[in-house]
Amino acid sequence: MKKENISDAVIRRLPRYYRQLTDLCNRGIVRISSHSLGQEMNITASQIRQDFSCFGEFGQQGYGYNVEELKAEIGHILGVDNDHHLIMIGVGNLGHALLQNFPFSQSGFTVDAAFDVSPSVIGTTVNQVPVYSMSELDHFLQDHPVDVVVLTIPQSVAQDTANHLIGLGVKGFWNFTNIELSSQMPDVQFENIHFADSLLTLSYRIANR
Amino acid sequence: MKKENISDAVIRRLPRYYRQLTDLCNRGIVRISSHSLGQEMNITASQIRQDFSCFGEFGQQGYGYNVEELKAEIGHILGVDNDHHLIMIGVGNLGHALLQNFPFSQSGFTVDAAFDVSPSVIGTTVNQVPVYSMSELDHFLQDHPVDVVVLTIPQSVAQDTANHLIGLGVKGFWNFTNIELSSQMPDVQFENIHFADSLLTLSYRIANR
DNA sequence: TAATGATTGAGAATGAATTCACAAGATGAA
DNA sequence: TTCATCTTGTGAATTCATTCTCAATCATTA
Repeated sequence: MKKENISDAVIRRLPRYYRQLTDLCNRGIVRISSHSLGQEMNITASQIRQDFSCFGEFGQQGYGYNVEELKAEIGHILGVDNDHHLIMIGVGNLGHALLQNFPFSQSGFTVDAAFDVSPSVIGTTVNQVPVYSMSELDHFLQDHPVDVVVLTIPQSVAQDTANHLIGLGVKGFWNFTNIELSSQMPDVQFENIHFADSLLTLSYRIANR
Repeated sequence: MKKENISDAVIRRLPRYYRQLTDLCNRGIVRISSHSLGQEMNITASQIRQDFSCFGEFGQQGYGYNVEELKAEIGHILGVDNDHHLIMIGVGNLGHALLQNFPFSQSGFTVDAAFDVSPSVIGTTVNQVPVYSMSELDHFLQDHPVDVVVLTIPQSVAQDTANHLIGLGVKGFWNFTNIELSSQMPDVQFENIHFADSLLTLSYRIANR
């Protein structure tokens, strides 16, 4: 039974299912039951079935799930077959690392351009992505609307830059600065990667278990 | 009333409290009530009080919380005043970016060394951290026990490397590869940063809201 | 010093997420 | 074909997380 409002808990598990199914595909496995998928992923079969049932009926009684089919369904839900466009603001060490190593296209994203203030990178290309001056940003966005902006800039300018971009109509942010970005606009989405928060939870756990 | 078992949900909020309190400190704010802290962070006062009550009684009726004191308490719970040691395996783009930009010491960590297989980085130092050959890893760990290993290596070698390190007694992993590391050993902790998972949840949300 | 207002900590109530349990239906072997 | 087995999807039960509520108590002001 398809659900109307999907909880965040479910959504955050979908990429992991997608990853596991990709792996199963590569291993040549054709079908799998919720039980054995659960064993591989260390979660309950029940949770897997509940999660999937939010989006439809993908399995078959007595058989299980067809791996390739299920992978395609979840990929579709996540939008990997969309043609999303993004730009990156800030081409420092981290920006470089992402441009050179992160497989954006596997998630359905095309990187159209990157922007920075430093003359040493402006005019270069990183992994075929051109790096422009920040002063060209507004003009670029007029001609090339994007779905997501990657923020790999210093904390100090993060909220101001985000506000400016929201004014230009940007609705999605992948934020690598260690502050909590926010907006009054309800349809603007932020996804934060807080390295420091992550390391601190590990710090807590190694001390308490 | 101190609690014995703290839920993961609570632990994952602690770094955010710590961040917010650091900010309040910098702004010269001396005291704060759960109500106004909640307004700043966009969560309920009730949740804040429940969270804190897992660890003790840090506030005062009619007054609220002393910002500096509370920051110190939470910092202590998270272990920022510990002297944790870590090493990094894999000094590619991402490893470089972390070594040069991430403030390990602010989280209570000292980076003792980094390791790689590439002759082009072995023997160099990155932000004062020496880079050694992987062949020196076992010997190094005998003399320098570490609390955490940062894995910034290719996916293909991640689980094998982790297994080898667990054999050498490593109990904590900060994993940047896009696979789910695991171990039979119950006291080994993994903290994963899955870039792709994060971007896919954003992809889902921009399509569905 | 006494009166007023503010705020915590914690038990109770509510709401959300996960797990249980099973009818219904499909598979696969004899 | 028939029957024993397997597995899904879903409602119910349970567990976990969050919010509500208020007595107790401290700060502040007159």
